[in-house]
Amino acid sequence: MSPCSTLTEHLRQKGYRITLQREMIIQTIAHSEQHISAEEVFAEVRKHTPAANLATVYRTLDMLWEEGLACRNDLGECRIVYAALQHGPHIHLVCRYCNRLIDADPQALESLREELDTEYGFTADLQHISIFGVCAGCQLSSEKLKEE
Amino acid sequence: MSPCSTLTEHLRQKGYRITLQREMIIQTIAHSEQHISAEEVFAEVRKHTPAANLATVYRTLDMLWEEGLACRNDLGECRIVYAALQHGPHIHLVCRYCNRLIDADPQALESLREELDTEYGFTADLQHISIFGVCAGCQLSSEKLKEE
DNA sequence: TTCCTTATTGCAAGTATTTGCAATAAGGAA
DNA sequence: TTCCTTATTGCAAATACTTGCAATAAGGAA
Ligand SMILES: [Mn+2]
Ligand SMILES: [Mn+2]
Ligand SMILES: [Zn+2]
Ligand SMILES: [Zn+2]
Repeated sequence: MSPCSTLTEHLRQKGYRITLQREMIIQTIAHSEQHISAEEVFAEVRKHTPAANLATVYRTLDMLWEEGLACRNDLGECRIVYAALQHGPHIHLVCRYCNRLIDADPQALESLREELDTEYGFTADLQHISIFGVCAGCQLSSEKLKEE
Repeated sequence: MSPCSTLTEHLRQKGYRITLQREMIIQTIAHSEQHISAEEVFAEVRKHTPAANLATVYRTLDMLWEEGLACRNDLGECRIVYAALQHGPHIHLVCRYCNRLIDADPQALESLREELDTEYGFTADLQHISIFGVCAGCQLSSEKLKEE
Protein backbone atom coordinates (compact mmCIF):
# COMPACT_ATOMS: atom_id res chain seq x y z
CA MET A 1 0.00 0.00 0.00
CA SER A 2 1.39 3.42 -0.96
CA PRO A 3 2.10 5.87 1.84
CA CYS A 4 -0.73 8.08 0.51
CA SER A 5 -3.41 5.42 0.64
CA THR A 6 -2.27 4.45 4.13
CA LEU A 7 -3.00 7.99 5.21
CA THR A 8 -6.33 8.31 3.42
CA GLU A 9 -7.44 4.95 4.79
CA HIS A 10 -6.64 6.07 8.30
CA LEU A 11 -8.68 9.22 7.77
CA ARG A 12 -11.58 7.30 6.29
CA GLN A 13 -11.61 4.99 9.34
CA LYS A 14 -11.87 8.03 11.53
CA GLY A 15 -14.83 9.37 9.59
CA TYR A 16 -13.05 12.12 7.69
CA ARG A 17 -14.22 12.74 4.14
CA ILE A 18 -11.60 12.27 1.46
CA THR A 19 -11.67 15.35 -0.74
CA LEU A 20 -9.58 16.15 -3.78
CA GLN A 21 -7.89 18.86 -1.72
CA ARG A 22 -6.92 16.44 1.03
CA GLU A 23 -5.63 13.90 -1.47
CA MET A 24 -3.41 16.49 -3.12
CA ILE A 25 -2.06 17.76 0.18
CA ILE A 26 -1.37 14.25 1.42
CA GLN A 27 0.36 13.38 -1.83
CA THR A 28 2.55 16.46 -1.55
CA ILE A 29 3.67 15.91 2.01
CA ALA A 30 4.07 12.15 1.58
CA HIS A 31 6.36 12.64 -1.41
CA SER A 32 8.44 15.36 0.20
CA GLU A 33 11.54 14.04 1.90
CA GLN A 34 12.17 17.26 3.78
CA HIS A 35 10.49 19.81 5.98
CA ILE A 36 7.89 21.74 4.03
CA SER A 37 5.90 24.85 4.91
CA ALA A 38 2.19 25.33 4.35
CA GLU A 39 2.95 27.88 1.66
CA GLU A 40 5.19 25.39 -0.15
CA VAL A 41 2.59 22.65 0.05
CA PHE A 42 0.10 25.12 -1.37
CA ALA A 43 2.41 26.01 -4.28
CA GLU A 44 3.02 22.33 -5.06
CA VAL A 45 -0.67 21.48 -4.99
CA ARG A 46 -1.39 24.46 -7.24
CA LYS A 47 0.93 23.04 -9.89
CA HIS A 48 -1.49 20.18 -10.35
CA THR A 49 -4.86 21.80 -9.78
CA PRO A 50 -6.32 25.26 -9.19
CA ALA A 51 -8.68 23.72 -6.64
CA ALA A 52 -6.76 24.69 -3.56
CA ASN A 53 -6.77 27.40 -1.02
CA LEU A 54 -4.14 28.30 1.53
CA ALA A 55 -6.59 28.16 4.44
CA THR A 56 -7.50 24.62 3.47
CA VAL A 57 -3.84 23.67 3.36
CA TYR A 58 -3.32 24.99 6.88
CA ARG A 59 -6.44 23.23 8.13
CA THR A 60 -5.50 19.94 6.51
CA LEU A 61 -1.89 19.95 7.69
CA ASP A 62 -2.99 20.70 11.24
CA MET A 63 -5.58 17.95 11.02
CA LEU A 64 -2.94 15.45 9.86
CA TRP A 65 -0.79 16.51 12.77
CA GLU A 66 -3.64 16.13 15.26
CA GLU A 67 -4.23 12.66 13.90
CA GLY A 68 -0.59 11.81 14.37
CA LEU A 69 -0.06 11.46 10.60
CA ALA A 70 2.39 14.32 10.15
CA CYS A 71 5.01 16.19 12.14
CA ARG A 72 4.79 19.87 12.89
CA ASN A 73 7.88 21.78 13.98
CA ASP A 74 9.00 25.20 14.97
CA LEU A 75 12.64 25.42 13.86
CA GLY A 76 13.16 28.99 14.95
CA GLU A 77 12.48 30.47 11.55
CA CYS A 78 9.36 32.53 11.25
CA ARG A 79 7.25 29.71 9.92
CA ILE A 80 6.10 26.28 11.03
CA VAL A 81 7.26 23.32 8.96
CA TYR A 82 5.53 20.01 8.42
CA ALA A 83 6.87 16.60 7.42
CA ALA A 84 5.65 13.10 6.74
CA LEU A 85 6.25 10.57 9.51
CA GLN A 86 8.86 8.73 7.47
CA HIS A 87 11.00 11.88 7.63
CA GLY A 88 11.92 11.08 11.25
CA PRO A 89 13.06 10.03 13.69
CA HIS A 90 15.58 12.60 14.84
CA ILE A 91 15.94 15.48 17.26
CA HIS A 92 16.50 19.01 16.00
CA LEU A 93 18.61 21.02 18.38
CA VAL A 94 17.91 24.68 17.60
CA CYS A 95 20.30 27.38 18.81
CA ARG A 96 18.25 30.33 20.04
CA TYR A 97 21.22 32.60 19.45
CA CYS A 98 22.42 31.84 15.94
CA ASN A 99 19.54 29.63 14.80
CA ARG A 100 21.91 26.81 13.83
CA LEU A 101 20.30 23.36 13.55
CA ILE A 102 22.01 20.25 14.87
CA ASP A 103 20.58 16.80 14.33
CA ALA A 104 20.74 14.55 17.36
CA ASP A 105 20.19 10.88 18.00
CA PRO A 106 16.54 10.23 18.97
CA GLN A 107 17.69 7.37 21.18
CA ALA A 108 18.34 10.03 23.82
CA LEU A 109 14.57 10.34 24.26
CA GLU A 110 13.66 6.72 24.91
CA SER A 111 13.75 6.85 28.69
CA LEU A 112 11.76 10.10 28.63
CA ARG A 113 9.12 8.52 26.41
CA GLU A 114 8.72 5.61 28.79
CA GLU A 115 8.55 7.80 31.84
CA LEU A 116 5.88 10.08 30.38
CA ASP A 117 3.89 7.06 29.36
CA THR A 118 4.03 5.20 32.67
CA GLU A 119 3.79 8.26 34.94
CA TYR A 120 1.20 10.30 33.06
CA GLY A 121 -0.34 7.98 30.47
CA PHE A 122 0.89 10.52 27.93
CA THR A 123 2.05 9.32 24.51
CA ALA A 124 4.62 11.92 23.57
CA ASP A 125 5.46 12.83 19.98
CA LEU A 126 9.20 12.46 20.17
CA GLN A 127 10.05 11.10 16.72
CA HIS A 128 10.72 14.61 15.37
CA ILE A 129 11.07 17.10 18.16
CA SER A 130 12.72 20.55 18.29
CA ILE A 131 14.71 21.44 21.38
CA PHE A 132 15.88 25.02 21.84
CA GLY A 133 19.09 25.97 23.59
CA VAL A 134 22.56 27.32 22.92
CA CYS A 135 25.03 25.63 20.59
CA ALA A 136 28.66 25.01 21.47
CA GLY A 137 29.90 27.89 19.33
CA CYS A 138 27.59 30.48 20.83
CA GLN A 139 28.39 29.34 24.34
CA LEU A 140 32.08 29.74 23.64
CA SER A 141 31.68 33.27 22.32
CA SER A 142 29.53 34.33 25.26
CA GLU A 143 32.17 33.01 27.66
CA LYS A 144 34.83 34.97 25.83
CA LEU A 145 32.71 38.10 26.20
CA LYS A 146 32.57 37.57 29.95
CA GLU A 147 36.36 37.36 30.28
CA GLU A 148 36.82 40.78 28.74
CA MET B 1 18.92 42.47 44.38
CA SER B 2 15.41 42.48 42.91
CA PRO B 3 14.69 40.11 40.03
CA CYS B 4 14.32 43.13 37.74
CA SER B 5 17.72 44.62 38.46
CA THR B 6 19.31 41.19 38.03
CA LEU B 7 17.93 41.14 34.52
CA THR B 8 18.88 44.71 33.64
CA GLU B 9 22.37 44.15 35.02
CA HIS B 10 22.80 41.09 32.86
CA LEU B 11 21.72 43.09 29.81
CA ARG B 12 24.02 45.97 30.67
CA GLN B 13 26.96 43.53 30.92
CA LYS B 14 26.15 42.32 27.45
CA GLY B 15 26.14 45.84 26.07
CA TYR B 16 22.39 46.30 25.71
CA ARG B 17 21.02 49.77 26.44
CA ILE B 18 18.51 49.96 29.25
CA THR B 19 15.55 51.89 27.94
CA LEU B 20 12.35 52.83 29.74
CA GLN B 21 10.52 50.38 27.47
CA ARG B 22 12.81 47.51 28.40
CA GLU B 23 12.54 48.31 32.09
CA MET B 24 8.75 48.27 31.94
CA ILE B 25 8.65 45.02 30.00
CA ILE B 26 11.11 43.36 32.37
CA GLN B 27 9.12 44.57 35.35
CA THR B 28 5.93 43.14 33.88
CA ILE B 29 7.29 39.72 33.09
CA ALA B 30 9.30 39.46 36.31
CA HIS B 31 6.22 40.23 38.40
CA SER B 32 3.96 37.85 36.52
CA GLU B 33 3.74 34.43 38.12
CA GLN B 34 2.15 32.86 35.08
CA HIS B 35 2.52 32.53 31.35
CA ILE B 36 1.91 35.83 29.64
CA SER B 37 1.49 36.73 25.98
CA ALA B 38 3.13 39.65 24.22
CA GLU B 39 -0.25 41.34 23.91
CA GLU B 40 -0.81 41.02 27.66
CA VAL B 41 2.63 42.39 28.47
CA PHE B 42 1.84 45.29 26.16
CA ALA B 43 -1.49 45.98 27.92
CA GLU B 44 0.18 45.88 31.33
CA VAL B 45 2.97 48.24 30.28
CA ARG B 46 0.41 50.59 28.78
CA LYS B 47 -1.30 50.91 32.15
CA HIS B 48 1.78 52.67 33.45
CA THR B 49 3.04 54.58 30.45
CA PRO B 50 1.93 55.39 26.92
CA ALA B 51 5.54 54.95 25.79
CA ALA B 52 5.21 51.44 24.47
CA ASN B 53 4.63 49.77 21.17
CA LEU B 54 3.66 46.18 20.46
CA ALA B 55 6.58 45.65 18.08
CA THR B 56 8.98 46.71 20.81
CA VAL B 57 7.34 44.29 23.22
CA TYR B 58 7.81 41.43 20.77
CA ARG B 59 11.40 42.43 20.10
CA THR B 60 12.23 42.75 23.77
CA LEU B 61 10.61 39.48 24.82
CA ASP B 62 12.44 37.64 22.07
CA MET B 63 15.67 39.30 23.07
CA LEU B 64 15.19 38.22 26.70
CA TRP B 65 14.55 34.71 25.47
CA GLU B 66 17.65 34.72 23.26
CA GLU B 67 19.66 35.87 26.25
CA GLY B 68 18.26 33.03 28.32
CA LEU B 69 16.44 35.45 30.63
CA ALA B 70 12.87 34.39 29.81
CA CYS B 71 11.03 31.30 28.65
CA ARG B 72 9.07 31.16 25.42
CA ASN B 73 6.49 28.44 24.87
CA ASP B 74 4.02 27.20 22.35
CA LEU B 75 1.23 25.64 24.38
CA GLY B 76 -0.93 24.72 21.43
CA GLU B 77 -2.98 27.90 21.59
CA CYS B 78 -2.67 30.34 18.75
CA ARG B 79 -0.18 32.54 20.53
CA ILE B 80 3.25 32.18 22.07
CA VAL B 81 3.53 32.72 25.82
CA TYR B 82 6.48 34.00 27.78
CA ALA B 83 7.45 33.62 31.43
CA ALA B 84 10.16 34.67 33.84
CA LEU B 85 12.74 32.02 34.67
CA GLN B 86 11.44 31.69 38.22
CA HIS B 87 8.18 30.38 36.76
CA GLY B 88 9.84 27.02 36.04
CA PRO B 89 11.01 24.37 36.18
CA HIS B 90 8.37 22.03 34.87
CA ILE B 91 7.38 20.20 31.71
CA HIS B 92 4.13 21.03 29.93
CA LEU B 93 2.64 17.99 28.26
CA VAL B 94 0.28 19.34 25.60
CA CYS B 95 -2.39 17.09 24.09
CA ARG B 96 -2.56 17.76 20.36
CA TYR B 97 -6.10 16.41 20.32
CA CYS B 98 -7.91 18.19 23.15
CA ASN B 99 -5.25 20.77 24.02
CA ARG B 100 -5.23 19.71 27.66
CA LEU B 101 -2.13 20.70 29.64
CA ILE B 102 -0.49 18.34 32.10
CA ASP B 103 2.39 19.42 34.29
CA ALA B 104 5.18 16.88 34.56
CA ASP B 105 8.24 16.49 36.74
CA PRO B 106 11.27 18.13 35.08
CA GLN B 107 13.50 15.51 36.65
CA ALA B 108 12.55 13.31 33.69
CA LEU B 109 14.78 15.50 31.52
CA GLU B 110 18.02 15.34 33.48
CA SER B 111 19.60 12.47 31.58
CA LEU B 112 18.61 14.07 28.28
CA ARG B 113 20.19 17.37 29.33
CA GLU B 114 23.45 15.63 30.17
CA GLU B 115 23.50 13.65 26.96
CA LEU B 116 22.91 16.68 24.76
CA ASP B 117 25.61 18.54 26.61
CA THR B 118 28.28 15.82 26.44
CA GLU B 119 27.44 14.53 22.97
CA TYR B 120 26.76 17.80 21.16
CA GLY B 121 28.02 20.58 23.44
CA PHE B 122 24.45 21.85 23.34
CA THR B 123 23.00 23.53 26.42
CA ALA B 124 19.31 22.73 26.09
CA ASP B 125 16.57 24.92 27.56
CA LEU B 126 14.69 22.26 29.44
CA GLN B 127 13.49 24.14 32.51
CA HIS B 128 10.16 24.99 30.87
CA ILE B 129 9.60 22.86 27.81
CA SER B 130 6.40 21.93 25.94
CA ILE B 131 6.05 18.38 24.71
CA PHE B 132 3.18 17.54 22.35
CA GLY B 133 1.45 14.20 22.28
CA VAL B 134 -1.82 12.51 23.19
CA CYS B 135 -3.22 12.51 26.71
CA ALA B 136 -4.56 9.39 28.43
CA GLY B 137 -8.19 10.40 27.91
CA CYS B 138 -7.85 11.01 24.18
CA GLN B 139 -5.97 7.77 23.69
CA LEU B 140 -8.73 5.89 25.44
CA SER B 141 -11.45 7.41 23.28
CA SER B 142 -9.53 6.74 20.07
CA GLU B 143 -9.13 3.09 21.09
CA LYS B 144 -12.86 2.85 21.77
CA LEU B 145 -13.48 4.22 18.28
CA LYS B 146 -11.36 1.46 16.78
CA GLU B 147 -13.30 -1.30 18.52
CA GLU B 148 -16.57 -0.23 16.93
C1' DT C 1 27.74 68.75 31.19
C1' DT C 2 27.69 68.58 26.29
C1' DC C 3 28.24 66.11 22.23
C1' DC C 4 28.49 62.06 19.28
C1' DT C 5 27.75 57.49 17.86
C1' DT C 6 24.76 54.06 17.04
C1' DA C 7 21.39 50.90 19.35
C1' DT C 8 16.59 51.17 19.97
C1' DT C 9 12.05 52.75 19.09
C1' DG C 10 7.58 53.83 16.66
C1' DC C 11 5.20 53.46 12.79
C1' DA C 12 3.34 51.48 8.89
C1' DA C 13 3.50 47.83 5.87
C1' DG C 14 4.45 43.03 5.25
C1' DT C 15 4.09 38.06 6.19
C1' DA C 16 2.14 34.05 8.71
C1' DT C 17 -1.78 31.90 10.47
C1' DT C 18 -6.66 31.55 12.04
C1' DT C 19 -11.61 32.02 11.75
C1' DG C 20 -16.77 32.93 10.60
C1' DC C 21 -19.91 31.98 7.34
C1' DA C 22 -22.32 30.84 3.13
C1' DA C 23 -21.66 27.72 -0.84
C1' DT C 24 -20.27 23.13 -2.15
C1' DA C 25 -19.66 18.28 -2.38
C1' DA C 26 -18.48 13.61 0.09
C1' DG C 27 -20.62 9.59 1.22
C1' DG C 28 -24.42 7.06 3.42
C1' DA C 29 -29.49 5.99 3.01
C1' DA C 30 -33.16 5.09 0.15
C1' DT D 1 -28.77 6.32 -9.02
C1' DT D 2 -30.74 10.00 -6.54
C1' DC D 3 -31.21 12.54 -2.51
C1' DC D 4 -30.00 14.30 2.00
C1' DT D 5 -27.17 15.48 5.70
C1' DT D 6 -23.49 17.79 7.23
C1' DA D 7 -18.33 17.99 6.87
C1' DT D 8 -15.39 20.65 4.14
C1' DT D 9 -14.13 24.38 1.24
C1' DG D 10 -13.25 29.22 -0.46
C1' DC D 11 -13.31 33.69 0.55
C1' DA D 12 -12.54 37.68 3.04
C1' DA D 13 -11.57 39.54 7.32
C1' DA D 14 -9.31 39.04 11.64
C1' DT D 15 -5.42 38.05 14.43
C1' DA D 16 -0.48 37.09 15.41
C1' DC D 17 3.90 38.26 14.54
C1' DT D 18 7.91 40.44 11.79
C1' DT D 19 10.54 43.94 9.41
C1' DG D 20 12.49 48.28 6.98
C1' DC D 21 13.43 52.73 7.89
C1' DA D 22 13.64 57.37 9.68
C1' DA D 23 13.43 59.64 14.26
C1' DT D 24 14.95 59.30 18.98
C1' DA D 25 17.64 58.65 22.99
C1' DA D 26 21.13 55.66 25.81
C1' DG D 27 25.57 55.94 27.35
C1' DG D 28 30.51 56.67 26.48
C1' DA D 29 34.05 60.32 25.29
C1' DA D 30 35.52 64.80 25.76
MN1 LIG E 1 13.72 16.97 10.50
MN1 LIG F 1 4.57 26.81 32.82
ZN1 LIG G 1 24.43 29.10 18.16
ZN1 LIG H 1 -6.27 14.98 25.05
